[in-house]
Amino acid sequence: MNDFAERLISWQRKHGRHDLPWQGGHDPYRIWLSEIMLQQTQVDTVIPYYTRFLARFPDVASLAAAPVEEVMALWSGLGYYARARNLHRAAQAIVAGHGGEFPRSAAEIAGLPGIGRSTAAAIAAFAYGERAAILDGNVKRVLCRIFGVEGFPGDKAVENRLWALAESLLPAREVGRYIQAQMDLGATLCTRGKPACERCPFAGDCIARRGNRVGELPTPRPKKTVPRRSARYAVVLHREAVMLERRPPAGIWGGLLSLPEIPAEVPAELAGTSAWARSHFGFDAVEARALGALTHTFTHFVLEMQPVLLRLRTDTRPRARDGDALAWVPLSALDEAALPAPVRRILDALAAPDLFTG
DNA sequence: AATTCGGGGTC
DNA sequence: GACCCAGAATT
Repeated sequence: MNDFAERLISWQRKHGRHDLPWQGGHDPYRIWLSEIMLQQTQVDTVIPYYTRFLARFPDVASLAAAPVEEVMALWSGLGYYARARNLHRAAQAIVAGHGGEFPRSAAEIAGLPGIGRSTAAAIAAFAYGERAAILDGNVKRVLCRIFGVEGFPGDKAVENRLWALAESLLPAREVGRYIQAQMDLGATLCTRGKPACERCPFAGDCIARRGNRVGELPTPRPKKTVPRRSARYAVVLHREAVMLERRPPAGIWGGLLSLPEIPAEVPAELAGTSAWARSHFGFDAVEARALGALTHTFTHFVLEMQPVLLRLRTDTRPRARDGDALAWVPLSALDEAALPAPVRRILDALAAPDLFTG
């Protein structure tokens, strides 16, 4: 097919998406922010986060000048928190190293933290019209079906083939509209399940469709059993404030506030008692009981979270320990706190205790 | 080359 | 419940 790009572009003019919040301009900052938020995250999920973030940080300078805690708080609930940390680092690198000017080529853009080959190409194409190929989930699916590429696209060899194919299909001009067209086709017609082939401009060419194998391409990820883990978390309350712990920068929920985890060595019959509260936190508890457990599914494991409520005597003087890692946060300030989604769910339920059966 | 990073949409 | 989404960094 030698007119793939041309036909895709004309399809996009008529049937593509033109009114997403990050479309219509060439500000590399806004495009960058959207591309980062959209990594492994669907458009409808991103939109409210994007709007809020852009209102607070309208440009690179404001983002670079902000404390990372505030950036994390605005990212709370969106997941993949290394994205927020890298975004902040990159903003500071742009201000310090590039004189506040966003880098001008995909190669330079790819040198910033959190930006890989595909995201760099998307930014350069949208902002500067650079002729660079992208390879996201949409493009992989579209190419695998139309050109009949076999094998799991996450495999290195398959991915290399797809990159080569994507490069070979690039048009000489209107690259921005072309990559938008690829994503639009994948997101609106050539979807994972129930693709609308009858409306697809390539239905007659598509190898998957001609072979009646649309449901088999792209080749699905090999199955893998996900491990289960279980952990108890202390919900320590004192005078309308909860004790939270700042997690280390790397790893699960990096840089976010979480409930202190009760070490596995603490016996179950002790963990939720006033005696344990006194020995571990140094406070007496007037109320100590297990709350209802909840299950949280990550990409690579399932976590069963068992919250344990400890309400401290109001006349004690609780003192957060472990340096700055532990802090008392008023319940009224939780909306603006950088919490992972399941921790937010647990704390939200405190306002509606009947949700807990434990 | 394989694993590790969330959370939610969709079937 | 299974699978995937505008992927990148790490090992």
